[in-house]
Amino acid sequence: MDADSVIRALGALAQEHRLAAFRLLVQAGADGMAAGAIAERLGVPASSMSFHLAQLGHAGLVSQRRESRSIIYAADYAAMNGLMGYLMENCCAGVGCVADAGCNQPDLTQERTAA
Amino acid sequence: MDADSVIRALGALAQEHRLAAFRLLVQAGADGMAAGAIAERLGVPASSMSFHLAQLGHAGLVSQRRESRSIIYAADYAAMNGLMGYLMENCCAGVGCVADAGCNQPDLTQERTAA
DNA sequence: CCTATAATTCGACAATTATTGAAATGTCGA
DNA sequence: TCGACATTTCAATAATTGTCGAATTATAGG
Repeated sequence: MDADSVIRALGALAQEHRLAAFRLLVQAGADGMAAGAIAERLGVPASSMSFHLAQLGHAGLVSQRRESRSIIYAADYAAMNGLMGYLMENCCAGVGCVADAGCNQPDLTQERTAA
Repeated sequence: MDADSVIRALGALAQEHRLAAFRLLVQAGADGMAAGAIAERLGVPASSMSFHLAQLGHAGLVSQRRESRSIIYAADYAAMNGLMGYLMENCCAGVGCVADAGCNQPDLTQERTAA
């Protein structure tokens, strides 16, 4: 992921309604959520929400598909993954940073049960 | 880390010069870098850089200390850590997400060398 | 074809953010 | 105290972003 895409993604998430919408979509999983449902849930006018969803889309963080009359948005985990990867690599000094937060299913830490 | 701080942090990083400056500071480590040095390295006018560094500071991503005539900026790893933690928790569906990116010393991928 | 529903696009405006030279502030050495 | 240096603050302006009602596009059912 190049710096430019990263900036677009960060900018997309750096807004109250968009961050909230993205969190909602992450929770919703692959099924996603209809634009209207998101707008209603967040208490934001449909046209405003549409604007924000377009931003998230432009940043590649969400995908959209039509389903009958509704347009369903879904979080793009790969993109989020890419963003996290970039931040890990470039903004955490290689110093594990959230090494904890990310890797806490260490069923393999037996490597050196030492002592 | 609350959503509001997260938005400030994301917004702070969502800008070409600021992302570049932050990366530079992460590399620089605890020693940090003088404002002027950052500006020169990035080819940005001092007053502009000062503005951006203030933004990073306001977002809590960098700390500053005076050292003689210079003002030294340094990345605040704890803050970055907090940001990453939030994103992991709220924007990655608990789905490992960057489990890979973060923990790539997988000498254990022999799991299915298959075929 | 007509109506209702679901979203987006348009347009006009408000608000925030970015850019810089010039002036002000703080620090040092002579 | 004076002058040079390192940065920030100011101020004016440009550019981008956010808001939301009204008009428009797309789909479904009768």
